[in-house]
Amino acid sequence: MNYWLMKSEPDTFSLDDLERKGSEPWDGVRNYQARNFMRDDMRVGDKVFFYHSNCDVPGIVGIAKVASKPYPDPTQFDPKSHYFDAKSARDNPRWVLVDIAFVKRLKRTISLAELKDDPALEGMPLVRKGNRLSVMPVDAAHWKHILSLAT
DNA sequence: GCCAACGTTGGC
DNA sequence: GCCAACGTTGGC
Repeated sequence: MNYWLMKSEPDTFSLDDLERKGSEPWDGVRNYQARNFMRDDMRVGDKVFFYHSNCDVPGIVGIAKVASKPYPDPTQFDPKSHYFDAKSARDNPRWVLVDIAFVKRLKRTISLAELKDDPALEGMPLVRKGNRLSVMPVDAAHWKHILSLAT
């Protein structure tokens, strides 16, 4: 079992949206490192921290899980999509995604400020300066610690 | 293969 | 809205 953190802007797609829909193809990832995590390392059933970025209180708001194997992101082939990639070929897709399913909401938001201040989370990619990854792994120890903050 | 220019992310 | 950080692109 691997643990992950995935960022979403709540104005675009929030935890509420995920709860309403049940599950969602995590489309639009256009960063190779993030793609590689989804393509190479994610397994169905892996747990995911759902993180709200670019909002009043950025932080972890809920838990989701990986609900599919990786498959090509259909938006890369759609010329009308914001995520269209003219350089990606159908027989050799550049971008893949997984489906993400709602699990639960945390009792409270664990804000980025709190995560940054917590010595137990030192070294976590999320709190490193300049980090921009939208999909990243979470250590099992960090996962447990963050869960304990939320109860 | 270097690196300047450019675009994007995302906190503040 | 600003801007630091950083990935990508493209000229050479």
